[in-house]
Amino acid sequence: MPELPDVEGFRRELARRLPGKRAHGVDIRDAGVLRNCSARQLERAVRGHRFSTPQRHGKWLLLPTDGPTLLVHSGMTGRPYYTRVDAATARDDRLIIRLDRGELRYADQRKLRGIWLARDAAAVKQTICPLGPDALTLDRDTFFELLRDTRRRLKPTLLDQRVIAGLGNLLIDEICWQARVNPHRSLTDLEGGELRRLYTTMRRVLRTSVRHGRVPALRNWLTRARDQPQPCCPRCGTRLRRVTAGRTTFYCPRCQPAR
DNA sequence: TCAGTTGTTTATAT
DNA sequence: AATATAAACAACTG
Repeated sequence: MPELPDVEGFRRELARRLPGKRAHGVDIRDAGVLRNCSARQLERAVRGHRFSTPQRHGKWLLLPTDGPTLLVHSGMTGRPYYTRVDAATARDDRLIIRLDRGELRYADQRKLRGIWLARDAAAVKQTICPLGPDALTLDRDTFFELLRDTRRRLKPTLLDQRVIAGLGNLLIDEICWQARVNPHRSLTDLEGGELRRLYTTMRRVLRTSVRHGRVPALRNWLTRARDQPQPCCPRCGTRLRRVTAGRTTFYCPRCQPAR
């Protein structure tokens, strides 16, 4: 499920335990999660190095050491976590890095993305390169600048990590719904007020979601409604529209009219 | 058996 | 050139 709030939750959790820990060994249980190196290369590169504070950009999690940096992209099902050595392993635990105290693990059911090894800052940049500014620290002027001058539709643009990094399917549907803007609108047709509303709504939705470590299914949120058998708008009760083109989009035809 | 899944990339079409 | 669409990646659920 990971979007920005989930990844920020992973980062927060690891930040409590990982800094200062030294990697002693690597246990690759499924090399399919390694995207740019072999198991042997990872082991050789990482062993003996001490982790520092985890960073995040968009949906990327950066795990720097005093040597190389591990780059984690969770795809739809990945989850990096810290645990005690004696904790039971699950089938989807693909990688275990043994530390001088505890273990860093990466669990992933579907393995759509995975883990990259970056030997220096340049390699980090190269791997996560064409990424827009992080959604959490994006200021309003930049937001306007990024979304001006394009005829693209709102949702695919917000979904594009090269424009803004961190927003995913759930977040974007939630933001568009709370801001009462139809996700299929072309950006050229949006008025200044609508764009301002999208920005302030994005800030609010992100702040709340980051606090929860996920996009929460709160009582008055679209995210709760979309999981129900007969999804209705929490604001006006209208039956929600469900569009499947690529990712599934939910919106309220009454609160978010097409033009 | 088949459709569906919260991410991203690539190829193809308009 | 810019934009849109579909498929592919992998694995599991209902």
